[in-house]
Amino acid sequence: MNLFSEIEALVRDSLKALQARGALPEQLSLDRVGVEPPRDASHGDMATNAAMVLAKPAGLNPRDVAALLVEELLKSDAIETAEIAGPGFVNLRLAPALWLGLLPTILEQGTGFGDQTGAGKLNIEYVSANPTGPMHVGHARGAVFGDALARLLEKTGHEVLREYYINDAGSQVDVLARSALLRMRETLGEDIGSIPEGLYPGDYLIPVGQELAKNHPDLGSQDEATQVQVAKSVALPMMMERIREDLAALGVAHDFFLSEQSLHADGSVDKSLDVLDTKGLIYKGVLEPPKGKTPPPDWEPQEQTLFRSSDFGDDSDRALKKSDGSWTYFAPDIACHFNKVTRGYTQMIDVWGADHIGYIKRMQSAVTAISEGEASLEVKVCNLVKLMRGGEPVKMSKRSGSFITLREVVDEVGKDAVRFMMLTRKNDAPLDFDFDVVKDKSRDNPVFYVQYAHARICSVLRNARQAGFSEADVTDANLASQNLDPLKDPAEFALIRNLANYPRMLASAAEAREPHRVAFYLMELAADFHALWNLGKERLELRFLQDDDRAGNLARLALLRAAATVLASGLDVIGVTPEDEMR
RNA sequence: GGCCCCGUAGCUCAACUGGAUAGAGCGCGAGACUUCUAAUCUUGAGGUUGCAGGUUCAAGUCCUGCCGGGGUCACCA
Repeated sequence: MNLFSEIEALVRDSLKALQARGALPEQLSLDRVGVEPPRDASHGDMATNAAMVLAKPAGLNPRDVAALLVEELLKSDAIETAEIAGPGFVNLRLAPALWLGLLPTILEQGTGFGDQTGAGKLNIEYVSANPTGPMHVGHARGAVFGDALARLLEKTGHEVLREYYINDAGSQVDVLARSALLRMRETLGEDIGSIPEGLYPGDYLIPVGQELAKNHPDLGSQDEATQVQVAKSVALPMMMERIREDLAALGVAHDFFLSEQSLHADGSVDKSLDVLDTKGLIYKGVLEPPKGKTPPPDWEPQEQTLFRSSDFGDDSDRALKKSDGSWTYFAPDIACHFNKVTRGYTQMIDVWGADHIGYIKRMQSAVTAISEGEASLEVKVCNLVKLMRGGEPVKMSKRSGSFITLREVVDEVGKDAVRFMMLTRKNDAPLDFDFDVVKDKSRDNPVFYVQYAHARICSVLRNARQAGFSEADVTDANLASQNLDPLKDPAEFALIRNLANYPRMLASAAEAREPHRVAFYLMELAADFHALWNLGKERLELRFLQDDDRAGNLARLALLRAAATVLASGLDVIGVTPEDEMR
């Protein structure tokens, strides 16, 4: 239970009381009544829009409704003042005891503060990078976003499965196999020259070639299909192993890996398309050329096997088979999502790169069709990451294979910095990742600024022990039982108010599927804390540790521990380690 | 041309899914500063939220149409 929902309940009770005694009409929906922090703290602690929302249906003017509500609310001990303001807001000032009461709650619940329950099962698929090479920084954003979203959804009560779909069946895997075979011949002493166009040039395939040479010495004499088959079976697990290691270095781990190959092998692709076929959603037909001024030069009308995705809001029907009769990528993707549905997931989230935006509608159409509307797919898109160093973009050339890998970035700046920075921008907006900023030790670096706030509080606690407080004095349990009345200053209450916002922030961030809000919240909370610290420079009575003021010190330590707890909790939601000390 | 995203202070971005006088940081102006853990602090200026309509008690937020930027557009992965 958080403070805002408590006060909201109080407002509703007051409104019901007014209805009961006939001051307001019986039939009045309270659905849109809300309580929120005012934008300007001088307006009070909380504000409700009740009067404005209810005025029209009640046939009254907003300020009259507000006057009734104010009178009723003031009957409660929780409300110190209630004032009508602006077009009909009711501004509330809470009894200080209510705010102070939040601190023991946080100290007792620890980093579990803000946890919610009962939000249901949910499947989130993210990364799903092709197993044809190491992950690059672009993948890092999807990985961090997906993982942070998964943590956020767990925090807010979902039972989450983190899924990775392995594209191990397409033609790019053949390219992988051929590239590995070339490396095998190289290992065996053949001069292969430069890597031909169309094959993967990266050095990371050399170990695969060595592995092939070592364990399949006769492979070169086999027919080509066999060679490719064997090379795949060796290369794919090695690539996936590498991907898992890279993800682990970022603190990302999936619960479930679904192989595309397995969907072909066990007939899942055929089966899921049969389901659509029996609903009459598959037909053979010819697509219109894409509308516009420049149709592709090689466009030819062609009969294809199509899915009626335009029945479900897509702009066009979509091909399931290529002109050569093999499956398009869409077909096994349908099977992949059908597989999730049959495993009992009706809430699905996919995290994709921005270049796949045009694919969203058809996939959602397919999910709706194949689940008869029972399941829903949300697709969250991650935009590009631009690496910056010394004010210049870091040059990356895919062709030469000299792209910056995820691992290089993590090794240089650490997983915490990568994770935090990836969440300093909305997921669908482009992001600059600036090495200079991330490595800076100043408030310009948000990672540093937030972690430093936590470390600084830990430091005050260490000082407290030096200053004569015992280990037992400074446990959260003991601090929670202290008299908190010495906390009086507006700056202290500003910090408390922001702590009270944490559960609401989590709920709205989860609902909007926007984990970056957690990062922004943490920056604000850190700013509030640092501001309080800085006030202590000028105003000695605000210093956390003061001589001959044991009661006051304990109360302030309780506040600091509560702040550290929420910082640690929020950092945990985005997968960043709360440091105890900055070195 | 269709669809999607974006347009907010000089710059980089917020704005808790419709709330009050649109907020931070950087930069700029002015001042303070051997500090409980330090990697600064205080304060000032700076805005017709791209434009024009509409819905609403209330619009940066929702709807429509323009303008400008980006992405994407049979079979590709």
